[in-house]
Amino acid sequence: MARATIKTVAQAAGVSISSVSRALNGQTSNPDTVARVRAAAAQVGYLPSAAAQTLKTRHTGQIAFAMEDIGNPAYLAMVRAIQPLLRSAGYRLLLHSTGADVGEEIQVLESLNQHYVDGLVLCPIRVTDRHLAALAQTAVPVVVIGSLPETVDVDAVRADSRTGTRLAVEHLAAAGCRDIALVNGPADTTPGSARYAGYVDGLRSAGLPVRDELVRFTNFHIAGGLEATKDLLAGTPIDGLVGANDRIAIGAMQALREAGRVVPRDVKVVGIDDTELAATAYPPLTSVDLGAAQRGQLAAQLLLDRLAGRAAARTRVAVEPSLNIRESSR
Amino acid sequence: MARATIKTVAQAAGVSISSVSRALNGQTSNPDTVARVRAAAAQVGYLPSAAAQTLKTRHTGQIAFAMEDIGNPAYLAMVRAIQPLLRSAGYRLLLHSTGADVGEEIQVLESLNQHYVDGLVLCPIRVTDRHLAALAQTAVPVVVIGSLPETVDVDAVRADSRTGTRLAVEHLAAAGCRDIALVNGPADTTPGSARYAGYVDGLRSAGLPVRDELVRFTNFHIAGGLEATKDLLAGTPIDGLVGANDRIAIGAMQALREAGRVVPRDVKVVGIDDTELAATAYPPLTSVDLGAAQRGQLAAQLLLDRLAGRAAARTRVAVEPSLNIRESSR
DNA sequence: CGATGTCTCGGAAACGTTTCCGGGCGATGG
DNA sequence: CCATCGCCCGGAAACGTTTCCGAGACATCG
Repeated sequence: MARATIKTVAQAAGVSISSVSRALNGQTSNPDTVARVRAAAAQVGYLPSAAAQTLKTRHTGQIAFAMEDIGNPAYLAMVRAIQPLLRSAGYRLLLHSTGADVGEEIQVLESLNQHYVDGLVLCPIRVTDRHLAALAQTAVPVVVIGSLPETVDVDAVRADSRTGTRLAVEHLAAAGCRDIALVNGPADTTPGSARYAGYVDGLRSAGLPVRDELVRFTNFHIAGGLEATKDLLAGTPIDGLVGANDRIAIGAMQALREAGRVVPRDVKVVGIDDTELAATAYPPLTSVDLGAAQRGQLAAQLLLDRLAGRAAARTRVAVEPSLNIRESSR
Repeated sequence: MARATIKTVAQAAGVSISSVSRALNGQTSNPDTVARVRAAAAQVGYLPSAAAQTLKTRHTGQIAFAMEDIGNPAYLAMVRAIQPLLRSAGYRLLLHSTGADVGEEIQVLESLNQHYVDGLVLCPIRVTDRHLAALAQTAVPVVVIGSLPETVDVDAVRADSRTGTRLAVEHLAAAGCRDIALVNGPADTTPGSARYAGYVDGLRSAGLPVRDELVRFTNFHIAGGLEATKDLLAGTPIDGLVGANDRIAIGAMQALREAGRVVPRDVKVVGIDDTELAATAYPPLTSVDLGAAQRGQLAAQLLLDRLAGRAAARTRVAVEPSLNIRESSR
């Protein structure tokens, strides 16, 4: 049998299609008619066509979340925070994993003009001029999780990962570490450069020198942390290590174990993001909480406000970091 | 400025809207016209409206993937396998995290009749009569990852987790374990019951007795594994343990550590799913690979085939398990 | 040179909704 | 009893595409 449309319902209920639409959408109409229409709709198994509704109302009920990599537990925390908010507001969530590819991110931004979603939460790991250009002319509201130039007219919520990294270094210094290494992500990413700056801040405030031989740049994965740390250990001795990421820190702990160094006795380790990985690692990993869940929640709320027309001027929010101390640095 | 529609382009190019549609969709038309239309479209920044196209072509370009929990790395592997396949076929991926709630899963199935996606990959953890009823009358193709009664006319690809669990038990028995525990998921889930059956199979084939005091049922999370294992250790002594899940196994290893038992010297541990967690755990966890990535890939391919009209009759595929031996059982 | 065919294009219908607008009808007030 | 008002309802337009159909223009063939 063919699909039930509003016409089917109208015939079954013996009313016009306008009445069906009104009855089902809660417009003023005779309670009696409403009941008849409801019954008819249920009987023929009517469900409104998403496409037709969207075309008419210019409202899709979908919101997209674009991130670098679904496998990164930091994004997982965000998704977990965003999902229930959107759902209770009646939106479906669309996930894009862009693989940190600028082209793909731009493509997502441009395709917004096709109106297949009502809004977007974007987590760029680098922000290029092409991003800014694309952001300037999107058809639907966008909220960025990350840093953005002040001049850009887009809502954003960011973590303070510079301060967060400084906290990590200060914590290690306070625990007596003198040779504190940083295994960082790529230098040309926003988080990478912020974390390097925070590392330098931390050494300064602890009165320690900045030594290039203690710093490595790699990617944000476990394997990257493992390799970079091996390389690091082949050079100078260290007694403390900050991973720019929980994943990097876990890779680093593997490398230390393989090199026969005991964490935290020989080397104390701190990660960043405080993901699920940190608590379940061995030894449990001290980590800087950059408020991923909170950022996700704020971003979703900002977007919902804007979609509801409640939002004011451009909003910029920063979330404060906090340190979560576990075995790896005791 | 208002949004550019096909009319805008038609005016700018000095042709009719039908010609614009033909030119852009590669229908036969004068190469000269095509060029003019392309130029005009680029100039006014035209992008077709997803809703209007969907309404007309009854084709959304979206495919949904519904799972229990995005945080479970087993699903992550599936998503990672599915995403590139769909993308290169021109589909966007929509993720649903249902929280193993039957109601939500049914809702997803029913909302398929709103045609907001072209197809669905569903990973149910339990299969109820309501599932079967809803599956029977979906408007779009569905592929299930999991077990389904033979009578249901739906494509499915499943893991053989019964055999997988048997392999785990046999491996432990071969390594000299006599008191092999099972920390299982909920008994009323498909994976839970299959794994219990496989556990019994394994004990039988190793000539060991089945002892109820060695079995616990909990949820599929780390915390569940931790608690259930604590409870287990308070009872009988064990020298081997199978976690129905890598997450459970990792929780179990934590409990063992807290109880002062060394893995693998005192107790050998095996997990199931062979997720990213297994390789990065300490000690690295022996785990049964149930072919999550392969299942995802097969399911996506099956769905794409069906959407392209290439598919034959109902297809049922099973993926073979294999054991990945690491430190935790050496 | 007329008939036939090919190629390209424009008009119009259709997809399934929502919403504006006008009309019918009963109730109310003078 | 007539005019007015408010409540419901039906008709029709509109959202932005795709696609069918028919009409010209031009070349080709008998």
